[in-house]
Amino acid sequence: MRYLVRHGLTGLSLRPLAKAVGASPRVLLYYFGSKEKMVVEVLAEVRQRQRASYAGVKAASFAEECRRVWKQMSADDSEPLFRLFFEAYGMALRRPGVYKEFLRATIEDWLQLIAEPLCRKGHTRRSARAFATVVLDGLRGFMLDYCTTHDRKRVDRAVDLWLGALDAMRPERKEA
Amino acid sequence: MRYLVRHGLTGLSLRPLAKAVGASPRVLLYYFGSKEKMVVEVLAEVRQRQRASYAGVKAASFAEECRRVWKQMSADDSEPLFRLFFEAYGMALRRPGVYKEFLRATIEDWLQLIAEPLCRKGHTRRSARAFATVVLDGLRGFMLDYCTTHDRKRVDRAVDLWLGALDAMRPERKEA
DNA sequence: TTGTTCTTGAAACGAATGTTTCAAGAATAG
DNA sequence: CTATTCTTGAAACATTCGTTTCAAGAACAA
Repeated sequence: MRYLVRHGLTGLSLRPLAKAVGASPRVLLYYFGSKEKMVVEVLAEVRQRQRASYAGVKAASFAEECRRVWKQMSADDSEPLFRLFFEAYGMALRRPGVYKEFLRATIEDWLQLIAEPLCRKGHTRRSARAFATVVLDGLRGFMLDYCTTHDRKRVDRAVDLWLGALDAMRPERKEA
Repeated sequence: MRYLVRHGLTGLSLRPLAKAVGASPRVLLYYFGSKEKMVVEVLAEVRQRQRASYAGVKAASFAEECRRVWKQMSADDSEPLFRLFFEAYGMALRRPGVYKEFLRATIEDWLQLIAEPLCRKGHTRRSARAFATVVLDGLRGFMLDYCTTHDRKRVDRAVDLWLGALDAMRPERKEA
Protein backbone atom coordinates (compact mmCIF):
# COMPACT_ATOMS: atom_id res chain seq x y z
CA MET A 1 0.00 0.00 0.00
CA ARG A 2 2.70 2.43 0.94
CA TYR A 3 4.53 1.78 -2.29
CA LEU A 4 1.39 2.20 -4.37
CA VAL A 5 0.48 5.43 -2.62
CA ARG A 6 3.95 6.76 -3.16
CA HIS A 7 4.67 5.59 -6.68
CA GLY A 8 1.24 5.47 -8.18
CA LEU A 9 -0.29 3.31 -10.84
CA THR A 10 1.20 4.91 -13.94
CA GLY A 11 4.02 2.71 -15.06
CA LEU A 12 3.75 0.54 -11.99
CA SER A 13 5.95 -2.50 -12.41
CA LEU A 14 6.18 -5.67 -10.41
CA ARG A 15 9.92 -5.97 -10.25
CA PRO A 16 10.69 -2.60 -8.64
CA LEU A 17 7.73 -3.00 -6.33
CA ALA A 18 8.87 -6.47 -5.28
CA LYS A 19 12.36 -5.26 -4.64
CA ALA A 20 11.10 -2.32 -2.58
CA VAL A 21 9.03 -4.52 -0.31
CA GLY A 22 11.66 -7.23 -0.07
CA ALA A 23 9.82 -9.80 -2.10
CA SER A 24 9.93 -11.25 -5.57
CA PRO A 25 7.51 -10.84 -8.47
CA ARG A 26 6.84 -14.53 -8.11
CA VAL A 27 5.45 -14.13 -4.62
CA LEU A 28 3.25 -11.21 -5.52
CA LEU A 29 1.70 -13.17 -8.34
CA TYR A 30 1.37 -16.22 -6.17
CA TYR A 31 -0.77 -14.38 -3.68
CA PHE A 32 -2.63 -11.93 -5.88
CA GLY A 33 -2.97 -13.88 -9.07
CA SER A 34 -2.05 -10.99 -11.32
CA LYS A 35 -0.78 -7.47 -11.18
CA GLU A 36 -4.19 -6.05 -11.86
CA LYS A 37 -5.84 -8.04 -9.11
CA MET A 38 -3.18 -6.84 -6.76
CA VAL A 39 -3.90 -3.23 -7.64
CA VAL A 40 -7.60 -3.78 -7.16
CA GLU A 41 -7.05 -5.33 -3.76
CA VAL A 42 -4.73 -2.60 -2.62
CA LEU A 43 -7.16 0.06 -3.76
CA ALA A 44 -9.96 -1.62 -1.84
CA GLU A 45 -7.91 -1.65 1.31
CA VAL A 46 -6.85 1.97 0.92
CA ARG A 47 -10.43 2.95 0.29
CA GLN A 48 -11.63 1.20 3.39
CA ARG A 49 -9.08 2.94 5.57
CA GLN A 50 -9.94 6.26 4.02
CA ARG A 51 -13.60 5.80 4.74
CA ALA A 52 -12.89 4.84 8.31
CA SER A 53 -10.78 7.94 8.78
CA TYR A 54 -13.64 10.20 7.71
CA ALA A 55 -16.47 8.31 9.33
CA GLY A 56 -15.37 9.59 12.70
CA VAL A 57 -15.75 13.25 11.83
CA LYS A 58 -18.56 14.69 13.93
CA ALA A 59 -19.60 18.25 14.61
CA ALA A 60 -22.60 20.26 15.72
CA SER A 61 -23.80 21.20 12.26
CA PHE A 62 -23.62 19.52 8.92
CA ALA A 63 -21.69 22.40 7.39
CA GLU A 64 -19.20 22.24 10.21
CA GLU A 65 -18.69 18.54 9.59
CA CYS A 66 -18.09 19.28 5.96
CA ARG A 67 -15.60 21.92 6.89
CA ARG A 68 -13.68 19.50 9.03
CA VAL A 69 -13.75 16.89 6.31
CA TRP A 70 -12.36 19.40 3.88
CA LYS A 71 -9.69 20.34 6.36
CA GLN A 72 -8.63 16.73 6.63
CA MET A 73 -8.82 16.20 2.88
CA SER A 74 -6.69 19.20 2.10
CA ALA A 75 -4.07 18.44 4.74
CA ASP A 76 -0.64 17.88 3.32
CA ASP A 77 -0.38 14.22 4.13
CA SER A 78 -3.63 13.42 2.36
CA GLU A 79 -2.46 14.47 -1.03
CA PRO A 80 -0.59 11.32 -2.04
CA LEU A 81 -3.71 9.34 -1.27
CA PHE A 82 -5.83 11.54 -3.47
CA ARG A 83 -3.30 11.46 -6.24
CA LEU A 84 -3.52 7.69 -6.18
CA PHE A 85 -7.25 7.95 -6.04
CA PHE A 86 -7.55 10.21 -9.07
CA GLU A 87 -5.07 8.11 -10.94
CA ALA A 88 -7.09 5.00 -10.22
CA TYR A 89 -10.19 6.86 -11.25
CA GLY A 90 -8.79 7.62 -14.68
CA MET A 91 -7.81 4.02 -15.25
CA ALA A 92 -11.07 2.71 -13.88
CA LEU A 93 -13.12 4.82 -16.26
CA ARG A 94 -11.12 3.36 -19.10
CA ARG A 95 -11.41 -0.22 -17.92
CA PRO A 96 -14.73 -0.47 -16.12
CA GLY A 97 -14.70 -4.26 -16.16
CA VAL A 98 -11.56 -4.66 -14.13
CA TYR A 99 -12.29 -1.81 -11.77
CA LYS A 100 -16.02 -2.37 -11.47
CA GLU A 101 -15.99 -2.59 -7.70
CA PHE A 102 -13.77 0.46 -7.39
CA LEU A 103 -16.18 2.48 -9.49
CA ARG A 104 -19.19 1.32 -7.54
CA ALA A 105 -17.74 1.83 -4.10
CA THR A 106 -16.04 5.09 -4.88
CA ILE A 107 -19.41 6.79 -5.24
CA GLU A 108 -21.91 4.55 -3.53
CA ASP A 109 -20.14 4.01 -0.25
CA TRP A 110 -19.69 7.69 0.35
CA LEU A 111 -23.18 8.54 -0.78
CA GLN A 112 -24.53 6.19 1.82
CA LEU A 113 -22.26 7.55 4.47
CA ILE A 114 -23.57 11.05 3.83
CA ALA A 115 -27.17 10.30 3.03
CA GLU A 116 -27.95 7.81 5.74
CA PRO A 117 -28.11 10.26 8.66
CA LEU A 118 -30.44 12.44 6.62
CA CYS A 119 -32.70 9.52 5.87
CA ARG A 120 -32.86 8.73 9.53
CA LYS A 121 -33.97 12.29 10.15
CA GLY A 122 -36.95 11.76 7.94
CA HIS A 123 -35.77 12.95 4.55
CA THR A 124 -36.69 10.94 1.54
CA ARG A 125 -34.02 8.65 0.27
CA ARG A 126 -34.11 10.35 -3.09
CA SER A 127 -33.57 13.88 -1.86
CA ALA A 128 -31.03 12.77 0.71
CA ARG A 129 -29.02 11.12 -2.04
CA ALA A 130 -29.26 14.15 -4.28
CA PHE A 131 -27.97 16.34 -1.50
CA ALA A 132 -25.24 13.84 -0.67
CA THR A 133 -24.25 13.99 -4.32
CA VAL A 134 -23.80 17.74 -4.10
CA VAL A 135 -21.58 17.28 -1.07
CA LEU A 136 -19.51 14.39 -2.39
CA ASP A 137 -19.03 15.71 -5.91
CA GLY A 138 -18.31 19.19 -4.65
CA LEU A 139 -15.59 18.02 -2.32
CA ARG A 140 -14.13 15.83 -5.05
CA GLY A 141 -14.04 18.72 -7.46
CA PHE A 142 -12.39 21.00 -4.93
CA MET A 143 -9.84 18.33 -4.17
CA LEU A 144 -9.02 17.82 -7.81
CA ASP A 145 -8.45 21.53 -8.09
CA TYR A 146 -6.36 21.72 -4.97
CA CYS A 147 -4.14 18.80 -6.00
CA THR A 148 -3.58 20.55 -9.31
CA THR A 149 -2.89 24.10 -8.28
CA HIS A 150 -2.13 23.99 -4.55
CA ASP A 151 -3.79 27.38 -4.50
CA ARG A 152 -5.10 26.97 -1.01
CA LYS A 153 -6.38 30.50 -0.62
CA ARG A 154 -8.59 30.44 -3.66
CA VAL A 155 -9.92 26.94 -3.12
CA ASP A 156 -10.53 27.55 0.57
CA ARG A 157 -12.45 30.69 -0.30
CA ALA A 158 -14.50 28.69 -2.76
CA VAL A 159 -15.18 26.00 -0.18
CA ASP A 160 -16.33 28.69 2.22
CA LEU A 161 -18.70 30.12 -0.34
CA TRP A 162 -20.02 26.68 -1.07
CA LEU A 163 -20.38 25.71 2.57
CA GLY A 164 -22.35 28.86 3.22
CA ALA A 165 -24.86 27.83 0.60
CA LEU A 166 -25.01 24.17 1.57
CA ASP A 167 -27.68 24.60 4.22
CA ALA A 168 -29.99 26.15 1.67
CA MET A 169 -29.67 22.95 -0.34
CA ARG A 170 -30.57 20.62 2.52
CA PRO A 171 -33.46 18.42 1.56
CA GLU A 172 -36.94 19.09 2.88
CA ARG A 173 -38.39 16.70 5.38
CA LYS A 174 -41.01 14.27 4.28
CA GLU A 175 -44.47 15.62 4.99
CA ALA A 176 -45.56 14.03 8.21
CA MET B 1 -7.04 13.01 -31.64
CA ARG B 2 -9.89 10.70 -32.49
CA TYR B 3 -7.80 7.69 -31.65
CA LEU B 4 -6.68 9.12 -28.35
CA VAL B 5 -10.21 10.07 -27.39
CA ARG B 6 -11.43 6.62 -28.22
CA HIS B 7 -8.62 4.49 -26.85
CA GLY B 8 -7.33 6.60 -24.04
CA LEU B 9 -3.91 7.01 -22.52
CA THR B 10 -3.72 3.87 -20.44
CA GLY B 11 -1.60 1.42 -22.34
CA LEU B 12 -1.42 3.68 -25.35
CA SER B 13 1.09 2.27 -27.79
CA LEU B 14 2.62 3.77 -30.87
CA ARG B 15 2.32 0.81 -33.18
CA PRO B 16 -1.43 0.27 -32.94
CA LEU B 17 -2.01 3.99 -33.10
CA ALA B 18 0.17 4.32 -36.16
CA LYS B 19 -1.60 1.49 -37.88
CA ALA B 20 -5.01 2.96 -37.07
CA VAL B 21 -4.16 6.31 -38.58
CA GLY B 22 -2.33 4.84 -41.56
CA ALA B 23 1.12 5.90 -40.52
CA SER B 24 4.19 4.34 -38.99
CA PRO B 25 5.69 4.79 -35.54
CA ARG B 26 8.64 6.32 -37.30
CA VAL B 27 6.56 9.18 -38.67
CA LEU B 28 4.87 9.93 -35.37
CA LEU B 29 8.23 10.21 -33.67
CA TYR B 30 9.62 12.24 -36.51
CA TYR B 31 6.97 14.90 -36.07
CA PHE B 32 6.34 14.80 -32.33
CA GLY B 33 9.76 13.88 -31.03
CA SER B 34 8.46 11.35 -28.54
CA LYS B 35 5.31 9.59 -27.52
CA GLU B 36 4.88 11.78 -24.49
CA LYS B 37 5.23 15.00 -26.45
CA MET B 38 2.64 13.71 -28.84
CA VAL B 39 0.21 13.08 -26.03
CA VAL B 40 0.82 16.52 -24.63
CA GLU B 41 0.19 18.12 -28.01
CA VAL B 42 -2.96 16.17 -28.63
CA LEU B 43 -4.29 17.03 -25.20
CA ALA B 44 -3.62 20.71 -25.82
CA GLU B 45 -5.54 20.60 -29.07
CA VAL B 46 -8.46 18.72 -27.54
CA ARG B 47 -8.55 21.17 -24.68
CA GLN B 48 -8.65 24.13 -27.02
CA ARG B 49 -11.56 22.71 -28.98
CA GLN B 50 -13.38 21.91 -25.79
CA ARG B 51 -13.01 25.41 -24.53
CA ALA B 52 -14.23 26.85 -27.80
CA SER B 53 -17.29 24.64 -27.69
CA TYR B 54 -18.29 25.98 -24.30
CA ALA B 55 -17.31 29.58 -24.80
CA GLY B 56 -20.31 30.08 -27.03
CA VAL B 57 -22.86 29.13 -24.38
CA LYS B 58 -24.90 32.20 -23.55
CA ALA B 59 -28.15 32.63 -21.66
CA ALA B 60 -30.12 35.23 -19.75
CA SER B 61 -28.91 34.28 -16.30
CA PHE B 62 -25.73 32.80 -14.99
CA ALA B 63 -27.49 29.80 -13.55
CA GLU B 64 -29.14 29.19 -16.89
CA GLU B 65 -25.77 29.27 -18.61
CA CYS B 66 -24.47 26.76 -16.12
CA ARG B 67 -27.45 24.58 -16.77
CA ARG B 68 -26.76 24.59 -20.48
CA VAL B 69 -23.11 23.87 -19.93
CA TRP B 70 -24.03 20.93 -17.76
CA LYS B 71 -26.44 19.73 -20.41
CA GLN B 72 -23.68 19.81 -22.98
CA MET B 73 -21.18 18.18 -20.62
CA SER B 74 -23.49 15.35 -19.76
CA ALA B 75 -24.55 14.67 -23.32
CA ASP B 76 -23.66 11.21 -24.51
CA ASP B 77 -21.07 12.23 -27.05
CA SER B 78 -19.13 14.23 -24.49
CA GLU B 79 -18.29 11.32 -22.32
CA PRO B 80 -15.31 9.95 -24.23
CA LEU B 81 -13.75 13.38 -24.05
CA PHE B 82 -14.17 13.54 -20.32
CA ARG B 83 -12.88 10.05 -19.87
CA LEU B 84 -9.75 11.10 -21.69
CA PHE B 85 -9.63 14.23 -19.63
CA PHE B 86 -9.85 12.44 -16.29
CA GLU B 87 -7.35 9.89 -17.45
CA ALA B 88 -4.93 12.62 -18.40
CA TYR B 89 -5.59 14.29 -15.09
CA GLY B 90 -4.51 11.22 -13.19
CA MET B 91 -1.32 10.92 -15.14
CA ALA B 92 -0.63 14.61 -14.95
CA LEU B 93 -0.87 14.65 -11.18
CA ARG B 94 1.67 11.85 -11.10
CA ARG B 95 4.06 13.49 -13.56
CA PRO B 96 3.64 17.23 -13.08
CA GLY B 97 6.79 18.03 -14.98
CA VAL B 98 5.71 16.53 -18.27
CA TYR B 99 2.12 17.70 -18.00
CA LYS B 100 2.83 21.08 -16.47
CA GLU B 101 0.97 23.01 -19.11
CA PHE B 102 -1.97 20.65 -18.98
CA LEU B 103 -2.28 21.13 -15.24
CA ARG B 104 -2.05 24.88 -15.52
CA ALA B 105 -4.50 25.31 -18.35
CA THR B 106 -6.96 22.78 -17.09
CA ILE B 107 -7.83 25.01 -14.19
CA GLU B 108 -6.65 28.46 -15.08
CA ASP B 109 -8.16 28.76 -18.54
CA TRP B 110 -11.61 27.86 -17.32
CA LEU B 111 -11.35 30.01 -14.26
CA GLN B 112 -10.64 32.98 -16.45
CA LEU B 113 -13.47 32.13 -18.78
CA ILE B 114 -15.90 32.09 -15.87
CA ALA B 115 -14.48 34.88 -13.77
CA GLU B 116 -13.78 37.44 -16.42
CA PRO B 117 -17.40 38.49 -17.07
CA LEU B 118 -17.88 38.90 -13.35
CA CYS B 119 -14.81 41.07 -13.07
CA ARG B 120 -16.11 43.25 -15.85
CA LYS B 121 -19.31 43.68 -13.88
CA GLY B 122 -17.36 45.18 -11.04
CA HIS B 123 -16.63 42.22 -8.81
CA THR B 124 -13.22 41.94 -7.29
CA ARG B 125 -10.91 39.56 -9.03
CA ARG B 126 -10.50 37.56 -5.88
CA SER B 127 -14.16 36.93 -5.21
CA ALA B 128 -14.88 36.37 -8.88
CA ARG B 129 -12.22 33.67 -8.95
CA ALA B 130 -13.50 32.08 -5.76
CA PHE B 131 -16.96 31.91 -7.25
CA ALA B 132 -15.62 30.61 -10.54
CA THR B 133 -13.85 27.91 -8.54
CA VAL B 134 -17.15 26.81 -7.04
CA VAL B 135 -18.62 26.57 -10.51
CA LEU B 136 -15.72 24.83 -12.20
CA ASP B 137 -14.95 22.37 -9.44
CA GLY B 138 -18.62 21.62 -8.92
CA LEU B 139 -19.19 20.78 -12.55
CA ARG B 140 -16.03 18.68 -12.62
CA GLY B 141 -17.15 16.76 -9.58
CA PHE B 142 -20.58 16.14 -11.03
CA MET B 143 -19.05 14.99 -14.26
CA LEU B 144 -16.73 12.58 -12.53
CA ASP B 145 -19.74 11.14 -10.77
CA TYR B 146 -21.80 10.93 -13.91
CA CYS B 147 -19.03 9.23 -15.88
CA THR B 148 -18.76 6.70 -13.08
CA THR B 149 -22.35 5.84 -12.36
CA HIS B 150 -24.36 7.11 -15.34
CA ASP B 151 -27.03 7.76 -12.78
CA ARG B 152 -28.46 10.69 -14.61
CA LYS B 153 -31.46 11.19 -12.40
CA ARG B 154 -29.53 11.48 -9.19
CA VAL B 155 -26.79 13.66 -10.60
CA ASP B 156 -29.24 15.89 -12.42
CA ARG B 157 -31.17 16.36 -9.24
CA ALA B 158 -27.97 17.27 -7.47
CA VAL B 159 -27.05 19.74 -10.20
CA ASP B 160 -30.48 21.30 -9.83
CA LEU B 161 -30.05 21.68 -6.11
CA TRP B 162 -26.64 23.15 -6.64
CA LEU B 163 -27.77 25.52 -9.37
CA GLY B 164 -30.55 26.79 -7.15
CA ALA B 165 -28.02 27.79 -4.53
CA LEU B 166 -25.47 29.21 -6.96
CA ASP B 167 -26.99 32.69 -7.08
CA ALA B 168 -26.67 32.96 -3.33
CA MET B 169 -22.94 32.42 -3.78
CA ARG B 170 -22.48 35.12 -6.38
CA PRO B 171 -19.82 37.56 -5.29
CA GLU B 172 -20.77 40.97 -3.98
CA ARG B 173 -20.00 43.96 -6.12
CA LYS B 174 -17.10 46.11 -5.19
CA GLU B 175 -18.24 49.06 -3.10
CA ALA B 176 -18.55 51.95 -5.47
C1' DT C 1 8.52 -41.12 10.50
C1' DT C 2 6.21 -40.54 5.44
C1' DG C 3 3.49 -38.13 2.35
C1' DT C 4 1.38 -33.97 0.93
C1' DT C 5 0.63 -29.27 0.40
C1' DC C 6 2.34 -24.55 0.61
C1' DT C 7 5.71 -21.24 -0.52
C1' DT C 8 9.54 -19.41 -2.83
C1' DG C 9 13.97 -18.22 -5.81
C1' DA C 10 16.08 -18.40 -10.31
C1' DA C 11 15.55 -18.46 -14.64
C1' DA C 12 13.38 -18.39 -18.86
C1' DC C 13 9.50 -17.05 -22.17
C1' DG C 14 7.35 -14.62 -25.49
C1' DA C 15 5.63 -10.50 -26.45
C1' DA C 16 5.61 -5.65 -26.69
C1' DT C 17 7.77 -1.22 -25.61
C1' DG C 18 9.79 3.49 -27.26
C1' DT C 19 13.33 4.73 -29.99
C1' DT C 20 17.30 4.58 -33.40
C1' DT C 21 19.76 3.31 -37.57
C1' DC C 22 20.16 3.30 -42.25
C1' DA C 23 19.10 3.95 -46.68
C1' DA C 24 16.05 5.07 -50.32
C1' DG C 25 12.78 8.28 -52.35
C1' DA C 26 10.28 12.83 -52.65
C1' DA C 27 10.42 17.53 -52.57
C1' DT C 28 12.52 21.72 -53.00
C1' DA C 29 16.21 25.22 -53.93
C1' DG C 30 19.66 27.50 -56.75
C1' DC D 1 20.13 20.19 -64.40
C1' DT D 2 22.56 19.44 -59.43
C1' DA D 3 22.61 19.67 -54.60
C1' DT D 4 20.40 19.72 -50.44
C1' DT D 5 16.90 19.00 -47.28
C1' DC D 6 12.66 16.66 -45.84
C1' DT D 7 10.14 12.59 -45.22
C1' DT D 8 9.43 7.81 -44.76
C1' DG D 9 9.52 2.37 -44.53
C1' DA D 10 11.88 -1.65 -42.77
C1' DA D 11 14.41 -3.43 -39.64
C1' DA D 12 17.01 -3.70 -35.65
C1' DC D 13 18.02 -2.42 -30.65
C1' DA D 14 18.04 -2.77 -26.16
C1' DT D 15 14.82 -2.94 -22.52
C1' DT D 16 11.13 -4.10 -19.96
C1' DC D 17 6.90 -6.26 -19.21
C1' DG D 18 3.64 -9.77 -16.81
C1' DT D 19 3.68 -14.31 -16.33
C1' DT D 20 5.19 -19.33 -16.32
C1' DT D 21 8.20 -23.25 -15.56
C1' DC D 22 10.67 -26.01 -12.70
C1' DA D 23 12.64 -27.54 -8.85
C1' DA D 24 14.01 -27.17 -4.20
C1' DG D 25 12.80 -26.31 0.48
C1' DA D 26 9.46 -25.31 4.41
C1' DA D 27 5.47 -26.46 6.82
C1' DC D 28 2.31 -29.48 8.13
C1' DA D 29 -0.72 -33.72 8.52
C1' DA D 30 -0.98 -38.58 9.63
